[in-house]
Amino acid sequence: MSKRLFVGGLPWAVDDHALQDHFAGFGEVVSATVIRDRETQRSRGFGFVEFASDAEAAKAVDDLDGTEMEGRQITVSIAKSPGV
DNA sequence: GTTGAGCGTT
Repeated sequence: MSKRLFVGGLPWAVDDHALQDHFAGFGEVVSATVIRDRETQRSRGFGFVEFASDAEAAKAVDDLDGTEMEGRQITVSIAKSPGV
């Protein structure tokens, strides 16, 4: 099952909470993580969101991919490394 | 105090 989404193009200001909150309206977000630098801990501008079901994940991809978040266009797609 | 394609961390 592919429930994890790759989210790119995020503004620098976005954090885990903002990411989860943005996807929460499409289904149950199991986890939302913004990848940040190991040393400076600044946002790398992309992250991962895991939904409770693949249907919700697919819905979020269909509705949010190519749209804007906080004024910046974001990329939403099924992530690699499937959760199976 | 910056940057802008891609696929992390336990």
